[in-house]
Amino acid sequence: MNFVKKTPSCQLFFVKIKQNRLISHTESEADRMEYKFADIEKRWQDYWEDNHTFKTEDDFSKPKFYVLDMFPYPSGSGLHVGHPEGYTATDIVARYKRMNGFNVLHPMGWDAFGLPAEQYAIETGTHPSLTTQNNCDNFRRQIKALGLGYDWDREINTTDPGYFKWTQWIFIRLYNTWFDEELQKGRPIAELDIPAEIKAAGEAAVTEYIVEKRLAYYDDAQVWWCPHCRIVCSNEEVLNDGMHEKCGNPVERKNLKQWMLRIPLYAERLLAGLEKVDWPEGVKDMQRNWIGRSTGAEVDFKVEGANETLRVFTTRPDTLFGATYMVVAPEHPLLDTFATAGQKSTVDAYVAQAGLKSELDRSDLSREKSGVFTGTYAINPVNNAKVPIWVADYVLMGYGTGAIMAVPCHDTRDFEFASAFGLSIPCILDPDTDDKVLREQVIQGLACWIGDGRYINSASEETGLDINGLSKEEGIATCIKWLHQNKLGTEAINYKIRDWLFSRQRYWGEPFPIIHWEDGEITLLEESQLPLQLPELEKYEPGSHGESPLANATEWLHVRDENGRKGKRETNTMPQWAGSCWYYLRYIDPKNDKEPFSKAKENYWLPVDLYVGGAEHAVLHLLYSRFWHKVLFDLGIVSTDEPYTKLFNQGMILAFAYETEAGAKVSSDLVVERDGSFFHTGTGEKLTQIVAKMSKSLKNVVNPDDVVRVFGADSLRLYEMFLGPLDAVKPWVENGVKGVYNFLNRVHRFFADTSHYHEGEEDQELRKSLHATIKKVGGDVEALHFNTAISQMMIFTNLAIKKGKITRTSAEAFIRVLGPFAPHLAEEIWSILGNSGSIAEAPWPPFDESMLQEDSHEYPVMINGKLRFKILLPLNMAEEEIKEQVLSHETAQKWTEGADPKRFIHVPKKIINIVV
RNA sequence: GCGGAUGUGGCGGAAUUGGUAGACGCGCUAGACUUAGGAUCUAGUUCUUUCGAGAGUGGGGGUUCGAGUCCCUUCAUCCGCACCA
Repeated sequence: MNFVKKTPSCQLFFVKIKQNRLISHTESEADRMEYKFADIEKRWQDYWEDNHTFKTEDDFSKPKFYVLDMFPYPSGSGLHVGHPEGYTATDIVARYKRMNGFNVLHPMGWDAFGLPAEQYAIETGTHPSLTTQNNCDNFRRQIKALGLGYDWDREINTTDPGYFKWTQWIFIRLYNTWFDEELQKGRPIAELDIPAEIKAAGEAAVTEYIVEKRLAYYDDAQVWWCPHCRIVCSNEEVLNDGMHEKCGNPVERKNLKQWMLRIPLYAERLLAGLEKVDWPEGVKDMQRNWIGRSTGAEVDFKVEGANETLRVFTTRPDTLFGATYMVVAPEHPLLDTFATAGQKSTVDAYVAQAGLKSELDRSDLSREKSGVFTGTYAINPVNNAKVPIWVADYVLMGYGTGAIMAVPCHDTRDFEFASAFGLSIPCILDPDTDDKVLREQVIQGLACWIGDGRYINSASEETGLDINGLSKEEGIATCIKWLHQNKLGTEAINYKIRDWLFSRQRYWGEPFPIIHWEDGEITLLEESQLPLQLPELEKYEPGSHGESPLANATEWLHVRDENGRKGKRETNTMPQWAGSCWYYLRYIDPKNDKEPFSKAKENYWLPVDLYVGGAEHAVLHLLYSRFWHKVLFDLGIVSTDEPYTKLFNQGMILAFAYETEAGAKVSSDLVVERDGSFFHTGTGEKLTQIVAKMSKSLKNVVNPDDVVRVFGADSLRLYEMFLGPLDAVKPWVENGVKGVYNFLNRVHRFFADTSHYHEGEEDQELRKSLHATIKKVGGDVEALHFNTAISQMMIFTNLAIKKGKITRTSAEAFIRVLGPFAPHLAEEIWSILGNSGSIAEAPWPPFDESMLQEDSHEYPVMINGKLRFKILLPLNMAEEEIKEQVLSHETAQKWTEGADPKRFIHVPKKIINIVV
């Protein structure tokens, strides 16, 4: 553990290890009563393994509960304490649900394709599968050491050919599916109607038509390329500052043939589905934001002296009267025709310069807007005004039509641009604001107003359109209608979401079941030919120009069909998202080699009832996974429209770190504590304690193995849950583990010692507390409020110890409540109490509401809103009598000075308030 | 700039529909048992205090008999998105 020197727990660490070593050969009475967590945990983990306690049967007669963790990438460095946070939470829920009669599916597996194993192969020549296997073994060992009740018979691994066979199988289905926009549904490509004029144009045209409809297609794409990793990155893997998310080096643009998936076609479905699921609002918003739906209109502008029209997308067709110029993106296909002879060199220079700029520069908001006039004018359809066409890089080719109408007075970007280039800024909307100065400025064209108001200067006799006096909403509707009637434009919806770049130039990923033939034809492998496995390689290095290492696997690469036609296999592999898109489906039938999963099992187990994982997957994994699921749903392969009913994000666990006054971070092994202050061991400089992400460089990573060694798995589990609300970001405070460790010690000392049991009636107060505990813990588990559940169990234990005696019945009930949280200790005590079998299979104890009923209540009495005294009153006492009793109380007399109160408020079972 | 959260003792955090603020735990203080305590047990622990009480949930205002909770306003921190027309 990388604790700061001289903290108590470091010393405790040492003592505990010594103690555990000594235990085995001194079996005195005192030792027998010790909480020997290492022995206990080993014993029960072996028991669970030997007895397959957590094996899930497909017993369709029981109600099901599918609780899923986001499966990890098995990295070389093993688990950190962040992993068990979510895993413990789902384990508690799984055990709780099982005790309540549910057939629970709670599986674990490995998202094992990915760069680190491949990077390691490049450096050492070790095959990635070997590295992967070792890492999985280590992860599995660590997870088992935490007592997590997974059904290991269902373990899956995305790199297993028995798994990725079906990933390839799904890809084939994506390829062979088109999206029927009318029905808003994916359909088999065989059901695609080919229009007569396409058929008439010949086979090539038909093929092209089909290719354009497939959900998966192969095309030239301008992609992000990371020269450091020599890999293509998706938009999502590029950070805002233009750096590669994985390695932190700058990415660049490159043109490559790539596989793409048409996820934007599912935008409406993906949006609609969010309404039905129980997910954190923030995640839903992030997905909505990512999809980026906006409604408006597409408007065609005639171009002076040309046949082409310039089409723009706008969300504000109502502001057409204020459009004083047009802007096209530097990549716009019509730009060449717009550039007049006089402006050509200027335009070319600008486009060249824009092309050189990195995306980072282009998207820097603080940057001054740039652009040049093309020399050509367009005609504003609402008033036939001549408006100049400019080119500027603040307009992006990738959104809308790559061209805009600029309304400087009512759009901040256009306002900035017009201000910079001295273009006119006519106001067409009288702002709805109380700020007189601002309103005047807007009307003068000196300020920009994007809110609501009433139109002015928005009429033309020539075209017959008049929206003066209307509000924004009315204006938009009127203009769209007018555009439609005059065939100048139409209502339109635009999305930010783009086609998903679905290939990587890497070795360690799923190979595409694709052959590119010498004549240009692309074919897919037959299902019987799956899985297409990866070839063995000597070298795993990617080419420096974007080709995958698979391009060197000559024997694997080259194929010939029965007619002697030559072909090459696809050398790209699928991205890491592929395997994680559907793994929740494989768990339900992981060993099926006939189909990805049996329909009957899918029908029973899906959807996932509870899905727990980090917020970092809020958009990508969850959106991609929903997309695939919807395609599978449309094809009748799965029976639900959404895969995950309830989603929960656990908060990140942070750790203390240290920084100098200048803000420089100091590695924890260079920090010493003296009298509550922190100092640099080298320079002696005083340091500030901060909370930061755990990282190798700060040396503040807490390894669960170390915590388990010192305090045991039950303590680790309990502490992870006791730390705070599951969804909160919270710092790991090493001393805190001691609190729950003490609690487990107390539980062990009291409940494992049968001399504390008695045969008679249970103590009233203790029985009431027990039933309150059963109720509270059950409710808290359902609500994922584990921290308060644990504190309730502490309250009960403290009371039981105070009472000194307990009945066996009460103890057995309590131990079953504790079971999901601290399963090893619970099993141990359960067996000491003479029960055979696992406590995991015992029923959750019933609680009796009548035990919680009170016949009297200790009322806090407030006088003028301040608590003055408390009084015990029967609940069935008449209002008048209560008033009399309370007012005659000596403290009440003192504060009221005998006078009649103005008001007397009695809230039954709550409070009494006297107003004087 | 937009969207989402969060703000409570020395610390992590509790507080159904507005109803005893600080549960539970850490830490700390005192005591007991002990060769010892870093084990265990007991008591205490929001702050101020003239020991009557007063103040108190980021700040300011409001509604209410009563506000951590509702409303308005403001500040701070975190996360996500960001020239998306």
